Amino acid sequence: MPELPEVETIRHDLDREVTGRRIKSVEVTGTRSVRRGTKKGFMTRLEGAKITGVKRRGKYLVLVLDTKEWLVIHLRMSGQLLLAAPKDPKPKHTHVVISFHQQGGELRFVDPRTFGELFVVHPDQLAEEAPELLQLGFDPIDDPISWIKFGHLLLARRMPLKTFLTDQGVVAGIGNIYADEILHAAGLRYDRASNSLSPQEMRRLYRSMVEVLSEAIKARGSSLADDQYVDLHGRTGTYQAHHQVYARDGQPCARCRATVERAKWQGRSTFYCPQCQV
DNA sequence: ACGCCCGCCTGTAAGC
DNA sequence: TGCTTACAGGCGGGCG
Repeated sequence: MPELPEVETIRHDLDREVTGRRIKSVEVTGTRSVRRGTKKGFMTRLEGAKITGVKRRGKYLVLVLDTKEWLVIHLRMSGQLLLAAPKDPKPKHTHVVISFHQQGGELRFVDPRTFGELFVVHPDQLAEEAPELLQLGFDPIDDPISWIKFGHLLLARRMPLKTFLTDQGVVAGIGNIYADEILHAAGLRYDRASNSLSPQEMRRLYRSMVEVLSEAIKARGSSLADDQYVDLHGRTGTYQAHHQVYARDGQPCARCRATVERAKWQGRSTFYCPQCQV
């Protein structure tokens, strides 16, 4: 579900709402969401700890604890984090509940498809226990690089542009929606080879990537028809109103009026304008 | 060695 | 109406 702009929106709100709070208790009801290490270890490492900050690495959320450990959360396709009062009815598929001291309410992890995951790790143990966090590429919002350096990555990789953008080991945080939107903004086809771009096209792709992601963060992310993505308070994002191609097949391209097409590519839907993306 | 597809799950919508 | 099928924001493993 969520990509960089949605995860960043949650990170920002979490930082405001839970940083400084101390964890009173942790309840793990589901069987799949906490699957690294034991549930008991997960609970005891969290209980009594204070959250000192909330960071993001690509699509991963990192809640830093005063024990120096990290609570890492990945929402995958259908995970949600919701802040609620203990008396509020728990939504179906609530798998983990983290309660805070002082009228802090509780943080709920809700995930119908159960692909999402939470685990606690000490940052010194990442190589052994969570290598995927070390293998992430650069973060286009948190950790921007020069477009020249970006160009070197494009030349070195020799892969279709959409594969390049969604490879978390190259660029961290982009998924199916934003890859399509970025490529449309840049006027480039999803299947163009990354090493076939002119310097102007490389710069345009870099600028489009940063611009689309920044604007999407300002709009608090994209919520699709199913409203699967909501923020900590259950509110939808508004960037879907700015989508130019994603889920807009059959409609005219805002730039050239050609009809937006949907293709099945590498097992997933890709939306693009066959005329102005080259 | 590398690119592609499946499976992991549940829910929803479309098609028949 | 109701059954079946396809598909959905991600990603790792395993296959060819």
